Amino acid sequence: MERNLLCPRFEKAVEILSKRWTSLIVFQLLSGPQRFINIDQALPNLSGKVLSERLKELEHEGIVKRVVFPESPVRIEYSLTDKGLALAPIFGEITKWSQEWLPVQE
Amino acid sequence: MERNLLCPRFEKAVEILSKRWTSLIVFQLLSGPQRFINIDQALPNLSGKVLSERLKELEHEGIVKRVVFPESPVRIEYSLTDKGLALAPIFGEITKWSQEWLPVQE
DNA sequence: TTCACTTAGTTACTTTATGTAACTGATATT
DNA sequence: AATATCAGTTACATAAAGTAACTAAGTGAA
Repeated sequence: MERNLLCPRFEKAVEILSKRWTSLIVFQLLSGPQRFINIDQALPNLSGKVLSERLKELEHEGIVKRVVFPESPVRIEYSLTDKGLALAPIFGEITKWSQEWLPVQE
Repeated sequence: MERNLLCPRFEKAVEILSKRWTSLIVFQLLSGPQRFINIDQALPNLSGKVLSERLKELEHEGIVKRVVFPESPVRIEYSLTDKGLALAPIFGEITKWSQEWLPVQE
C-alpha cells in the first residue's frame, strides 16, 4: 500500500504554477517590473478581476512584490522577487519543449 | 501598441500544463506505464471523472497513449509517448525550484 | 468648474470547471 | 447467487473564471 509518494514541496510548486493565468503572469513579469494595466493588456482574455486575485496570491507566496510610487497620480509596480526570478529555468524548459514538440501552425 | 508578444507554442504548452491535475498525472506517468486505478489512487482528491477527462485530453495531444491488453479481465495501460517523456526536464526544474524556495514544513 | 480620461482595482451576475457520490457493465472470485 | 474489481459514466452541488459595469482618486482640456 503506497501512500502519497508525492513530495509536498513539489506538489505545492505545481499547485502554484498550474493555477490558471499564474504562469503567464509570472512569465510576463520576467521581462521586467510593470504596472497592473500593462500586464492586463499583455495577456488577452485576462480580466482585471482575476489579475487582481492572482497578484495577491503571488505576493502572498513571495513570488511577486508590489511597490507603490507616491507620485501623482500614484504609480504601482509589480515585479518578481528572487524567488519569482528563480522560476525562469522552468519557463526555459517549457519554451524548449514547445519548440520541439508543438506544431508551428495551429 | 504591442500586441500579443507571446509565442503561440509557448502559450499552448502553458495551457496544457496548467490545466488542473494535468501536470501531476504526467508526473505520475513518468514513473512508468500504469492503469487507471493506479493513477487515481496515487493522486488523492483526483476523481475518476476528471482523470478520465484529462487522460482523453492528453491522448488527444499525443502526450499519453492508451494501450488495451485483451487479457481477461481486460487491462488498460496508460503511458507517456516520446512527446510526453520530453516533459521530464520541466518537472526537473520544478523540483529544483521547490526544493530551493519552498519551506519544508507547512 | 465641469466633463472626460486614466489607473487600480471591486462588485454583481453568468457561465464553465471541478468535486462528490452513486451507478454501469464486463469479468472474477467466494 | 452474491460480492468484488476495473474502467469508466451520469447526475447533481459547489467553486472558479469570465463579463461588464462601477468606484475613487487624480489629470487634462474646454
